Amino acid sequence: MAQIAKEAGVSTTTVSKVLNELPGVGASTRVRVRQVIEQNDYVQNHAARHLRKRQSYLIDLVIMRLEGGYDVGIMHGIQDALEESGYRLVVFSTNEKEASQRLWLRRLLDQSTDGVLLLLPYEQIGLADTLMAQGIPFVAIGDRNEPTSAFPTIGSTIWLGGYTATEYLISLGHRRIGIITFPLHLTTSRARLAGYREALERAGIPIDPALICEGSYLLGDGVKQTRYLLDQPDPPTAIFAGNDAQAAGVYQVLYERNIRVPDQMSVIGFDDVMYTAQMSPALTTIHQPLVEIGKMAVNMLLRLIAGQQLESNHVELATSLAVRKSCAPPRNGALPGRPG
Amino acid sequence: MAQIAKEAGVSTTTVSKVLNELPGVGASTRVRVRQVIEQNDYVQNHAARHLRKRQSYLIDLVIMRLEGGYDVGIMHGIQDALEESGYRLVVFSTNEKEASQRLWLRRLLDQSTDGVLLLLPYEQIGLADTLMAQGIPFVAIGDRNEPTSAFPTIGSTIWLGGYTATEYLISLGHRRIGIITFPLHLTTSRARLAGYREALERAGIPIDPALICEGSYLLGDGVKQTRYLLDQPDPPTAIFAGNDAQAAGVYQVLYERNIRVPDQMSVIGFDDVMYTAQMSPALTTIHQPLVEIGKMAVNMLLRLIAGQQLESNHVELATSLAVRKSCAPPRNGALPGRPG
DNA sequence: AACTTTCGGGGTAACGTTTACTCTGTTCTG
DNA sequence: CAGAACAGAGTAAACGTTACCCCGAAAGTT
Repeated sequence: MAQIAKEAGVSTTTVSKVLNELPGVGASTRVRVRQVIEQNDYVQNHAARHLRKRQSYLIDLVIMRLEGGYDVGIMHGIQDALEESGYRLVVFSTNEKEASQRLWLRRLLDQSTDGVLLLLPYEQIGLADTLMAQGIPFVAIGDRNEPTSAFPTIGSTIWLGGYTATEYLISLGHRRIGIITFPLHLTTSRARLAGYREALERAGIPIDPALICEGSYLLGDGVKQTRYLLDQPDPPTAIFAGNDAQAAGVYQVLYERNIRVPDQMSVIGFDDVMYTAQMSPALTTIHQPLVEIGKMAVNMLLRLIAGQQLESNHVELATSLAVRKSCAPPRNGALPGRPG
Repeated sequence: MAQIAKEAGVSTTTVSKVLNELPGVGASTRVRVRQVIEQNDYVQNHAARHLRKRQSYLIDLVIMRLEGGYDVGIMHGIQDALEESGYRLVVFSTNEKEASQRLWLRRLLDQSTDGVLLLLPYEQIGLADTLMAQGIPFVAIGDRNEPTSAFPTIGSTIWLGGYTATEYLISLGHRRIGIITFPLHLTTSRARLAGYREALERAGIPIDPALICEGSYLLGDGVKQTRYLLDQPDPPTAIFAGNDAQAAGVYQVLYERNIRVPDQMSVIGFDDVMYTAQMSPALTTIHQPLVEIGKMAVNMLLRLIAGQQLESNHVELATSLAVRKSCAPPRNGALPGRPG
């Protein structure tokens, strides 16, 4: 910078003012300094700037472990929103280890981050308290257990998603609709189930508890619960999975048993992650606006960093139905028995 | 830090020495200073350290766009290897935009990165030259067009993968094996094809050019080329896809046409990305050690950053066969015609 | 005993910015 | 025309570390 100042015949102060677009510099000087800067390919030193301004221009994304679905969609949104902002994104996986979380946390306290995005499942976010205590701005992404939490969160309309999916299946003519949920102590899970119930009730279809089964958010549970559903005396004609990974599990069982989707069984997922298009047949699912959620999270965070107040501490974006090829009207006639 | 120094009755110099584990401090003093540091929950200021040491403890990963397969596997490896290193990972998506790449590059020049991992397809890496010119350490991940390149690269044994996959299908009894490749001007693509040829030749099976078709690395091309293969007068009994996404495209066509995998058609993929397990039936594929590649890339980079020489500029890790459920011995009898 | 080496430790000056403050002309006001 | 007001530009002091050099004392060497 001293170099620039000398060449332009001004002081470093003036150069700094030009770079930061501060007032107090004459128009002609400003132009001249700009030119010299261009010519020399000068870039500000990040560290010095960081030290002086107490801003790192870094924001941290904390994630349990990159799964390749939900999280990737959100990361796209984050990257998009950050692109022009001048901020860089630091990604940190906790790998489900407490210790590594604490290690990371310590490192955040040295003012090396301007804000944090939390993309952690459910209660995992003990981090939130620490961040609040430290006064580090942050936003929690995903549907939290306590929507009334003191910190900013962003999610989507889960209840509506549950309702929409169920209503769609009903509109196709299904009466016996199986649903696989997440652990029911989670708000998000209960919301989805409530939407399912509401849709059935409105259609005047009695709710059969035998068609509701609880699983985790993993593919394996999709497999297990599907077997359970199919082995009932009066199995469903459609299955509503808790997320797309579970739906993949549903597909596996159906494929094994030679049950065609959607001819013999309709399947609907939740989330609309990237690989749904790669499933055969393409999965009809409830679309969560993952990219938009990511973008919005960044916008909220940047506003917090800038010291602005958020209009609302809790934002929900709308889910919608993504119709692909895994749902059809039910066929009459019983399912084929187990092969072999 | 001044605070700590005062409380421990030493100078900041000594505190610094303790923190950096430098010699020149007595054992008892060292312990005392440590205690005071603990008590005060003191953390070093990142910016100041960065400014003084000219090290940011940040490394940048440049990626075109997170896809959720190949890249996620590699990121896992990177995260694992970085966990204890004290480095943080900055992720940057170029989003296929030249402009945004240049923007990013400018920002790197302010010494705000200690090293770069390049995870870009094929020739996209014009970046490499700039990085070399700037003297920024970097490693390119993935199988490059020019394995003899001047910069460090890491990949896997593609030729062997092509050979192994083909040999496996032959061992199951297949004689007519279709292969879908990437654009053939790419080394990686040619290597795979050469492996395929070698396996056929060794088995004494003549090579039928009609069974070799060129595509991109996308699912859509898997669809297109599969249709082409199936519509031939004497279609293959097995298809070797260029990667797992292509294999998903193969699955789609087979599902549409009601051709069962693996009973009526064997399918083998390449890469072994996360979601192969979610495909129905689970995809047999050539496993690329993505996690290990990521780890190794980090190790190489850290060594470069430390100013050490690498034993070899170009590292290849071994591919292997991941047997799942999409391959079986061929059945006699023609495939069913097109449905409808 | 005088000299040299080693060790523990401190003082000071950077590192490259930003910013509060000062200074110098020029223009405006009464 | 004197004084105020103001704009443009510069001075110097931070920001929190670490690198380098120095000093004094203890220990080892001749």
